Amino acid sequence: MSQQDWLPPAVRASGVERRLKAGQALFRMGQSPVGLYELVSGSVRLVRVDSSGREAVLFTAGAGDTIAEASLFSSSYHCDAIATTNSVVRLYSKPAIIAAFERDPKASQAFMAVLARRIMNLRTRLEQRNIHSARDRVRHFLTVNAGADGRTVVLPGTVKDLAADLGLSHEALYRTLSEMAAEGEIERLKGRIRLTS
Amino acid sequence: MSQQDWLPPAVRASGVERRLKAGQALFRMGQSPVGLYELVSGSVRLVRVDSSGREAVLFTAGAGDTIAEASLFSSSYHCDAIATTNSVVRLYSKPAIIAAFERDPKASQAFMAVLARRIMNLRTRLEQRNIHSARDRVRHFLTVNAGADGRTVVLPGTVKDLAADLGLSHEALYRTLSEMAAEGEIERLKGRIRLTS
DNA sequence: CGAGTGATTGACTTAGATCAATGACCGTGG
DNA sequence: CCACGGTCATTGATCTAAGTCAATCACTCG
Repeated sequence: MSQQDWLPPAVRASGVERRLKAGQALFRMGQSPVGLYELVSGSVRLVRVDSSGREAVLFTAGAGDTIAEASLFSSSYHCDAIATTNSVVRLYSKPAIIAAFERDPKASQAFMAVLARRIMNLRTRLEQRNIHSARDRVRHFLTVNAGADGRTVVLPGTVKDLAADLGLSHEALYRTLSEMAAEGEIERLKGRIRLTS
Repeated sequence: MSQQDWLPPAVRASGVERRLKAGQALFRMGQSPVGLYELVSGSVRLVRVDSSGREAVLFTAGAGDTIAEASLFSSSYHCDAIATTNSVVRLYSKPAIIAAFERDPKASQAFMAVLARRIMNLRTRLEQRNIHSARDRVRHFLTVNAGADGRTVVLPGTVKDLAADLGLSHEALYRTLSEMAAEGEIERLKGRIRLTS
């Protein structure tokens, strides 16, 4: 997820850093895109707020992720980007990137691959949201996000954040995790969860 | 959604047609991608089946849509593609497309735009799935998919299909539509729904 | 004209949302 | 250094809306 080595050095050099405090918006829905952001450190959420005031978390970017790739081809942002922790982003201007694509087919293809990966991610998320049972949804999350050992999942933020990511109320998630831990299905560690299968 | 005029004529000419009966699979999860499909007529669903046997509809392609763009950059399909009606698809081989990208930056960019649009679509779907109330979910669907007049939505298939698309049981959807019609919020026509706002 | 499927409605169950309360933890400022 | 405000973590009680099971009628396709 974090390979954006596809950026040609020339473009990479042109990046401009910007610092965000927790809770601060990187951009808001409707604004017109200035370029491509890369998250250097921290974490940023893409969020859409529906009519009833409910927040839908579309994506949670971690260090190394790019943000708003799709907006390169759109005339306005279609969601809000909010830093959940103090963060640093790097901005690459739209013209610089487009020019690089004109010049270097490899860069284009690498970027396509990034977009493709994002699509697959979104589909996985969509699949997850189709799971009604809270427990099964958590199981799905754990198996999809298990680390190298296939057993340990590092929680990127708070459990509450995770709940929003999973589309569950935080109470439901706490309960589910407790139950799973009580039944020995998982083990809860500091900032991590381990499947004990 | 249906502009795939981005395909260079040379590639376009190399397309091979294939005919599918309703219910037939175009490809299955795990198989290795042969190229890019364009749906000429009919409709095809991208579906993933989770552990509990539940089906998640990831995307419903209509005439003109491309299928499995993301798989161009992947070594295997990550979902099933099933025709819901008799359909005709056209296959463009992977090497031909990649070659076109090498040659023609415009084609690359057009394809990126297609991917970007798909990403935005998926995000909208994700937003929709975050809406818990069946009625609000239907409202969201109607406003997002309203035609040129902003009031009429053409139903691509059966209501039951729509239910699967929306992630609702068909009973719940029937009921919700009835209620909305009874309260005068919508008007149900043959294969269409009109908002009466 | 029958089989199969879609459309529709009823009755019941249940799991998750919601409201609520409490303890733990963290950083901050006096 | 410690008290305090804020947020996270956790658990209880209740409610409700969507899922599920079930039955019926309407259509369409051979």
